[in-house]
Amino acid sequence: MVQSRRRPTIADVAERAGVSKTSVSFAFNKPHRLGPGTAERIRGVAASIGYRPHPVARMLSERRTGTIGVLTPQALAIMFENPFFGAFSAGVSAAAEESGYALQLVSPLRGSLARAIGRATVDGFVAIGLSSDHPEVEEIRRAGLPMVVVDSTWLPDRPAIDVDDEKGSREAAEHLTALGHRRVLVLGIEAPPPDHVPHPDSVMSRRLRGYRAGLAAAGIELADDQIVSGSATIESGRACFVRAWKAGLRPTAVLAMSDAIAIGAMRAMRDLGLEVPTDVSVVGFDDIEIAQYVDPPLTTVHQPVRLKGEEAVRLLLAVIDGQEPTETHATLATKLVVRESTAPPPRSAAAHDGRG
Amino acid sequence: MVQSRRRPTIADVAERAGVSKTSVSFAFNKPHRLGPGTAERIRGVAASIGYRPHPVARMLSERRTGTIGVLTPQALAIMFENPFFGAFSAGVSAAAEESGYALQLVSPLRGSLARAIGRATVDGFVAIGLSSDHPEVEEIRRAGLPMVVVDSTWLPDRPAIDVDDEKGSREAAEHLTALGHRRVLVLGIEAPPPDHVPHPDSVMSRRLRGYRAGLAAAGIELADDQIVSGSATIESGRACFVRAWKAGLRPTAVLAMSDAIAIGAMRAMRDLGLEVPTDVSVVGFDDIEIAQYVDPPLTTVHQPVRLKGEEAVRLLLAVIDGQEPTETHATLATKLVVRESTAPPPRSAAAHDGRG
DNA sequence: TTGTAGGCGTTATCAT
DNA sequence: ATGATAACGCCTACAA
Repeated sequence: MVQSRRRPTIADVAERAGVSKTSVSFAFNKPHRLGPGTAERIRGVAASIGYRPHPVARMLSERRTGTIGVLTPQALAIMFENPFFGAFSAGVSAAAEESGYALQLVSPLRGSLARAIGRATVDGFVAIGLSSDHPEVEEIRRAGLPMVVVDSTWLPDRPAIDVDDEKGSREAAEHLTALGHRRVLVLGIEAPPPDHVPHPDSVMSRRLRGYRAGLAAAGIELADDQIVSGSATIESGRACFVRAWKAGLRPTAVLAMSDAIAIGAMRAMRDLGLEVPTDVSVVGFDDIEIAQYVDPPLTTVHQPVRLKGEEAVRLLLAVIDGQEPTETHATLATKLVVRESTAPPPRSAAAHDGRG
Repeated sequence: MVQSRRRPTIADVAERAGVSKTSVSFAFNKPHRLGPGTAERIRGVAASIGYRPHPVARMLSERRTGTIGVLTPQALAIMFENPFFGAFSAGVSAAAEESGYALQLVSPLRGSLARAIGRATVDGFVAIGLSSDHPEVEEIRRAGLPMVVVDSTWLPDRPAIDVDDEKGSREAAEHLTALGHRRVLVLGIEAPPPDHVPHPDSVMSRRLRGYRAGLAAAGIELADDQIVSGSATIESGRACFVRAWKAGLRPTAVLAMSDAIAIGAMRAMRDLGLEVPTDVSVVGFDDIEIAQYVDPPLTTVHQPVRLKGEEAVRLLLAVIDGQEPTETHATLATKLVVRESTAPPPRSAAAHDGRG
């Protein structure tokens, strides 16, 4: 009964069962093409020696992997710190599972996203937050795999899913000015390179345009030092607000480009002895599930995060199946949700301008 | 310049470059074994015709995939609803990336976990929350791939990572009894099958034992109807508490087996006009990041979620590399973190027993 | 340093 | 209904 340590192959089964490899393959994949009972008998033999089809060999032969990849420009450990990514992944996986696809998470491998893509055994990618000024875009494009981009700047001909960032953020800013705020701080989501100019179509830029438009309607301009950026995590939000505070900024309201950042900023405020919304108002972005459970419940711009993931996969699968997709660029709706983290500014602040 | 639509292979490059396939392979994998300049020249030719090594063919030939799988007994869409899973995945991916491994998420495929495993191109699995009474355990075992189990009941010889559930939950219960609570409701995490008896070594059972031990020290017994279970999501927690309330239970304190459930329960309480902790105290489990940001900040049992993921991967990689792991079963520490969701019971409740 | 040839395990094609 | 054989695309002894 001692099994040789070599994994049994289809040939082993064929030999033991006294049939050809073809028949064994049929027994697993097209049982109807075999005589009555034959398939069962073969599967019995297969089970008895512990044979299971080798998935890699199958992929090579079938020329499809049956899995889709989620492409992230940052390390997954960072991505997962933002609950947004969990919700997005939930949507992606729901749609993938529904169509019988498996899921692979693809993040930079030893510093290179292109290398990671090269090793990924997927039929296509859903890329999240990919910027066209990413140093490896060219290589990524050359990979030639079907790809749908989400929240990304990209060539106009690539299928894309976005939300109406500009409208949402404009509503957020207008909400604040309507309450009477004039000293506003923006907490953005752009990664390091310090004097890097954001691509005009990046999520950061789009939301910034919305904020500016909303503010401008009330005659308020946003100076460069009123924008502080970091990654989209609670901890980064906390650090960014502290940094702004130490730089002397004394805003009566904060526009955060993600709920995680907003939550971190609120934490920093508490640590600094500020009350939300009495002393400072805060508006987030995303409306992740927990936004309504934090203290105080967060006013934020709702976007259909999970749906974004689902739609991206549907679009991708259409491309993979070679269908000419009818819609190649979907923009989903956003909507301001007012909760309890916003209120009129403190009276003492009414007369000031944009700085501390 | 029109490219044939067939993907270029190593043979195409060899032909164009006037060398053998071996040399092309070397140019990519072992450049040092080629003459000076040769590798570069070959890579140039490869780039010019858009050649990239085929990852599936490479896997088949190398007999390794360079990816590890995260095995989940439930659909990913459900798993991702609990922030716990995001944090765990962050740990897994951090450790995987560090070792140059890619990540695949493996959940039931068309209802079957075994089928999903069969199609997964991974070198091994980290399984989370797998129960030995899962209908497909036998098939899963037969897959013969290296596997480390986390928060699972499993054969004693499998490498495993756990936390000290019993100690943590006992502390939670003792905290409540010390505050004077005697009417306690437990919100558990066991999936549907209604009169299913939890495996005695499941996370559910372990935590229940801890709760019972802590309660017993104060002379309190837990009746079956004081335990209500659902999945580990906010929504399920809300529903569970409402169900208990409608059944007539009037606990002064709730022991929830996950923070997500606790948060949902607190929501239900608010909707029912109850204040936390004045009317009802709540203790969670996990100490996910947002536990400290909800309203009120959640008293909960801390467990090193992210570390769990990291350790599981380290153990798995050791197994994959064929090392005899020194520690085959690690139990990480838990610790009660008291915040503001717990307080003494309302005075009016002091004299009652365990029911409403 | 470079080339030849065989193997990795499966599915597809085309007979019989 | 079943079988022989050729892909699938790469890696790697081993030979030169």
